Amino acid sequence: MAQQKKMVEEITSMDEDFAKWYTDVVKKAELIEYTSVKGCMVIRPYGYAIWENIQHILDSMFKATGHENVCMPMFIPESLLNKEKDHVEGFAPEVAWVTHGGSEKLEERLCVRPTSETLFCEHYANVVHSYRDLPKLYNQWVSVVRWEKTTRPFLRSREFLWQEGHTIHETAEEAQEETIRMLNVYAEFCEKYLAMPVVKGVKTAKERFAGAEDTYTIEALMHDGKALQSGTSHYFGDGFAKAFNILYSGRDNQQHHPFQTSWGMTTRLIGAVIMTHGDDNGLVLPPAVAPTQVIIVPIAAHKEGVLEKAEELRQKLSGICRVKADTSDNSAGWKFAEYEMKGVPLRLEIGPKDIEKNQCVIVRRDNREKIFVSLDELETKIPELLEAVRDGLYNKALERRAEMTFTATDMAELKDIADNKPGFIRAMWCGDRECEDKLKEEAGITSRCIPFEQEHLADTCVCCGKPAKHMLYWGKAY
RNA sequence: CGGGGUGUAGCGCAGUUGGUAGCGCGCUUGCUUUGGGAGCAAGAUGUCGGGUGUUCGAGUCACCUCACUCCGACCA
Repeated sequence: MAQQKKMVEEITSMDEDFAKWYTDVVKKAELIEYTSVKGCMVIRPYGYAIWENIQHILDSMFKATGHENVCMPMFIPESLLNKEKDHVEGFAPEVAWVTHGGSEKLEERLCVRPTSETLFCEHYANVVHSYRDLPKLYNQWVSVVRWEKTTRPFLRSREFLWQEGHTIHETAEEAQEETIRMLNVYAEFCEKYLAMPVVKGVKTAKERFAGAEDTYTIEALMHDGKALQSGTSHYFGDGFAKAFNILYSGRDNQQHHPFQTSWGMTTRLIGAVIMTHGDDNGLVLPPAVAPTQVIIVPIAAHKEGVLEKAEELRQKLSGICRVKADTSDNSAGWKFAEYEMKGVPLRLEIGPKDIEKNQCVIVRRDNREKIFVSLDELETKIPELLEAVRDGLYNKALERRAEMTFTATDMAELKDIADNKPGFIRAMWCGDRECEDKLKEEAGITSRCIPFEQEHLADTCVCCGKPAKHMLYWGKAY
């Protein structure tokens, strides 16, 4: 592949300034627009369409694993939020409060949900009475509010869209299984549909969700070497049930506290897609979530029959993919650049010469490969190519992650990597919080997760030299 | 929340010692073009982020505030 020429002058190159590249892409691809409230963004039609595709796929995966959708209110009375100690301590610093209804001051202030564990608990206490009522496998698609200090489109906004699954079970084992099941659903979704490789693992106590016994995570590596937590699944044990007094009569005719889980994915995934697959020409979208999978660009559109042929192809393909034809009078070159910037996976060019030969030109967004395809083979070729783009994106991301994953066995080595090589660092850990804090302070990195796939890199902790318990992934995170 | 930077037309920017608010791109109309961001001609577009103050006069000076952005601390 010849060296790619940078054509979109408006986008800052990644090497020059990755943060600026990101915001340029987000704005120029028309994913969001800022509003007058800090950290609150308009998700524009093209950005929202990506989210809708994510929703459709994930929602069907939830349904396939037996979950039902519900909808909780957006307000939580202060007294309700306060019921579980760790949970409130975790979230209180970043909740938004409603203090007035009209001009009347409220008796008790209400927080705008930062997450809905407390609401689900209140509800479960009302509807769970017997082991026959269990399990409840619920999910909701809503927005939540966290009053963040520093904000970035998709990655950290004050209001964001997400799904939060909340389940309640008879036994700890069942709840634990559910936690892992949903983590696996998330990992499959990221890898298969977003073409984004992830590391599955469990968080250390320090990084655990407020109120959880265990927090599982999938961690992805972005283009700039920073890690992004892309989905989490929590096991709560019966801690919330005790705090909220949720009790059921068991098979043994005794009262028991049930066991709970919660799990969530957010619009942050869109940020993950941008920073995993994007390049200096703009967005690169995995076909499964691309609002438009194939853009038809008529060439020499003024010539007899070209527009008609473009429209004919659009109709022919509309049954097998999300396709659009750009029949505007912008130049062909302008359209090429425009749809590359918007990350459309396949471009189909059709001009007078092609029509003569009963063919078209298809160009892949991920590697710019140009292919001549007979119009008779389009219906079989397009799905193949979309799949090939997915595979291309996944493999490229996997390769990059491999290149950016390093191993450290002592502190000097670890600091050197942390300072000079962006990416994941694999290192052994003794299990002590102090070592975690020390690595944060001295090397500026945090533990991302204890991966399920363990490897014995050394006998001793990278930090203190005591016997090691686990291999961890470390890194700088978003 | 601490430190830095930036807010002037849709976008990118200029605006001198305070004195009638500009340029490029885009946009509109017309003609010519059309296989990698086309050319020419004519035209439209501004509470200078918001507020208060200083002044005969503020885009420009002072103070306050809001937003964006980067670096830290905190978090999906």
